[in-house]
Amino acid sequence: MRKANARERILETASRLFFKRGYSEVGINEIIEKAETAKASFYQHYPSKEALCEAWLSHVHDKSEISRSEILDMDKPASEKLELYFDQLETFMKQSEFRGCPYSNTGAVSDESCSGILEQIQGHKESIRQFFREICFQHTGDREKADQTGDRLFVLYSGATTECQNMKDLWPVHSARAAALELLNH
Amino acid sequence: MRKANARERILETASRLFFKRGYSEVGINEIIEKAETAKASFYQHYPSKEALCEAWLSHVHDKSEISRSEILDMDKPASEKLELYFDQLETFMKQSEFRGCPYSNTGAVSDESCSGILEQIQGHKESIRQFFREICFQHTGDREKADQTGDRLFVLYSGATTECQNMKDLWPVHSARAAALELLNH
Amino acid sequence: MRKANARERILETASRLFFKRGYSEVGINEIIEKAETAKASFYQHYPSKEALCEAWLSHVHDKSEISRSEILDMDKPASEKLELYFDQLETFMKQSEFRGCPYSNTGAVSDESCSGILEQIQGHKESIRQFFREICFQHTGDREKADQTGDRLFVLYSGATTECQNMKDLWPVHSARAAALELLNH
Amino acid sequence: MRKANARERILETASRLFFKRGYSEVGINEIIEKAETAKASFYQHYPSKEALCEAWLSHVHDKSEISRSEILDMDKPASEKLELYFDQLETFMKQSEFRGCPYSNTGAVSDESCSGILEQIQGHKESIRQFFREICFQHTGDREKADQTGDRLFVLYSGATTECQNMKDLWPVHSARAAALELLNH
DNA sequence: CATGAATGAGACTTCATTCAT
DNA sequence: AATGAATGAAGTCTCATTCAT
Repeated sequence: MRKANARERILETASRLFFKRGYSEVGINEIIEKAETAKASFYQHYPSKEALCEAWLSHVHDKSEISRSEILDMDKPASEKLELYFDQLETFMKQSEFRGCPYSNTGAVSDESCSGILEQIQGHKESIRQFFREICFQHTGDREKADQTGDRLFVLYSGATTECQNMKDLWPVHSARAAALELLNH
Repeated sequence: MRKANARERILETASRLFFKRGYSEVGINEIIEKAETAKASFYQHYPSKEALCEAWLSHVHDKSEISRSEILDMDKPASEKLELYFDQLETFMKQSEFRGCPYSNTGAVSDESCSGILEQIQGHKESIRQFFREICFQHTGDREKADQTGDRLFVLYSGATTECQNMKDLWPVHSARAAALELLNH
Repeated sequence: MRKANARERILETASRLFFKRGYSEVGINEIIEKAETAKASFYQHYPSKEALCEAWLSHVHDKSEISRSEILDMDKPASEKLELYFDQLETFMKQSEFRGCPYSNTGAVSDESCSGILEQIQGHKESIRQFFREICFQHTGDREKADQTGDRLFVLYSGATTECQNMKDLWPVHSARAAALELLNH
Repeated sequence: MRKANARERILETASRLFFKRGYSEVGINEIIEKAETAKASFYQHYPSKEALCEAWLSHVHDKSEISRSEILDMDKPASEKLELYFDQLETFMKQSEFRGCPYSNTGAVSDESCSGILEQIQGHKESIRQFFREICFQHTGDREKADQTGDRLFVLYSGATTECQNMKDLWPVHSARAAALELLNH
């Protein structure tokens, strides 16, 4: 039942709750209660709620990074990789607990004082941007053109994520997917 | 004491603060203090903080709606209207207090229980979606194609807004602008 | 629809609400809203919530006093009058909105500073006490004995009212009725 | 700062204040101030004001239960036990801070939503009812008759408590005592 | 007579964090 | 490493009343 160590239990619990309800809407009390830990044990492992947030974002990033690497390494045309990515994105959005991009959402409630969080957000976003650039490069072999197009695909990806959540509908990701393919091929 | 119209002072103050720091990060206490009103006066005019949020979003929407109408009514090519819209968006983002789309940001901290807020968000987004569709229709005269392309432009617009905030940079809006023009012309 | 004058609308509304939910649990705002009056109109007619409470208690008292007078004037044995009174009490308690004696309940949330309210309570209670004494006098013709027994019946009556509310059951009034008859006949 | 055990200080303070002025008339702020604790410390121990109320009523009940047990276990005639109980009741009422039955008073400001409080009230009242039944059973040995008479004594007890508070006088408890003895002996 | 905006004081509750053990 | 009590600050909201019109 109770996982061995508290540190992981806390991170897992927080991940679940932050993802489902948003960083600002989940309090420390609920986290430690659901993680079956004591208050002070929490602060033993994480110096602050903000630090826990960073750990969460970092953890999510690492997992998503792997998935993008796998796509890049696949032996198929770039356009199909792009389709695959958007399909995976759609699957991600179909989760009952999806409520938009965890990074953008967290950024929406963080100010400049949360520099660690902001770094996580930018790092994650930049990583996805580079993923799109790489896909485009695999498609054309033209680095400059790939960077340009990759950035556009990244913006489409972001808009799709945001608006599927806002509109409670999947049409934005379908539009983004189609537009992305069009932009990829000029 | 300040002269009458606490209602307006409250809305103005809240608009400023919500825009600058986000709905969830601004408390009633700060609003009434800066608006120089009593707490009970606040609740005389707005039954809850949530209601104030709705009033704010509605107010912002009305102003932005006018601006989009003006663009649509201009006597110039659709492509130029599109450029103008993205230019205005960029100007909007250059405000020192810009911190992303107020609607998406507010949605990021609202759950299903905030139905009034969610309606404002969806209404606003839908209105912008229709704006893009209309621009495209003015460009081609083909309703079906216009709706398809309009949706794509809308997604670009949203992604640009989100990522300019996340990346603290303007390149996403530039990318979106270029991509939008390309999609408009096939 | 709206009754002619505000004064009466306020009293009627307050009576209904105070009876149903208790003096302390009903606020001025709700009263004036349901009475369709303005705040200041309320204070035109009643200098304070406390004054309205007094008016309510006085009003209730006057109506109940009539009912007791009618019983005393009836042409039937005192024991039957006593039964009738307890039957009426039971009927009163069966109202869906019954929640105990309005006077005792109001006394439970009033301190010495509410002298007007306390006077209403004591006046009402004393009046009922005298009613029981009179019933007993009609039964025996012995004033001294009647006063003694009357007081006991009054206590039974009060206990029945309190405990039917507490226990959400009618057995206390049935017990009181039986005990009262027994005490009446020695 | 005061030494530990805020929990007890809070309960003691609240007991004193609730008893003296009534549940609804005493706020959390006053309780924590007089208990020399922080507000959050209060909520660490009691999840709500209502929960504190339940703790108070439960505490009072436990103490009073002991006293009734002691009376039942005494080696003296039931009639003397009854007299003793009413004498103790009178002593209780003579306290300068007496303001009626804490349970009935609390019930007077609680609606159905306060189920925990209502349970405390009914449990306490039922316990006293059983006490009177037991006294009567010790007197007669007839269980059925004892239950009937016990209920009547309970109603007298309740009426005495309520009306001594309302009338600011001790005659109701004297009447109740005399009536109780009479009912006990037929 | 009637109005509705304005008010100070206070209601109950939760926040992230620290401390003594 | 782990605990649970304690905390100051802040959260949203409601009270009965008054004032300017």
